[in-house]
Amino acid sequence: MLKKLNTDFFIRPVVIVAQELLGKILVFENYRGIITETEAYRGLDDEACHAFRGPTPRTQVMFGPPGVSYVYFIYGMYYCLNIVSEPEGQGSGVLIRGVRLLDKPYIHLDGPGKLCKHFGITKEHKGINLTVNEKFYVLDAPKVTNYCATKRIGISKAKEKLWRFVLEE
DNA sequence: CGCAAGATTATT
DNA sequence: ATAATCTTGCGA
Repeated sequence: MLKKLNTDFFIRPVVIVAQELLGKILVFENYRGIITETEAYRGLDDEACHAFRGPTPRTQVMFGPPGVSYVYFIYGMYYCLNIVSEPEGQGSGVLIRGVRLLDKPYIHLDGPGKLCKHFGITKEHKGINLTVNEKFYVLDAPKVTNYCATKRIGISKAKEKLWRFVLEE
């Protein structure tokens, strides 16, 4: 039986966490999806990270304990889901960009906004600790190696970093 | 307090 | 390539 991912998983370097989240199962209420696409955002030295310039009311949860959800609202119409990574105080997180539904594999939610819209994830779900919550968590799964690294999408700074990871299908 | 920019998406 | 749409954070 697969176990829920715990703090030990999320406390590691954010780029590693982003890579290893591929193939894991995101569970939110009655939805389950295989994570197919992620991006790493590192607080300390990554200008594209929301937390780069220190904590603000919006980004404070990124500086909290690993394994907690960081949901933000963007472009006036979409929510995006991240999972805080690295030790507390680092301001790092992994953006979940795509999942394929477990029970409906023909539905691929390819895009962070689409994912949150389909699952019904909003700012209400920001600050939830996925390592202890009963309805919102990530299930472990065998490690995958068939993925590629590319440039991150939609950012204007630190464009060169290859911190977007996509499962090959 | 005003304002520009933004980790997107669907459409042209 | 661009509109839709509104919150956030910075500067004044």
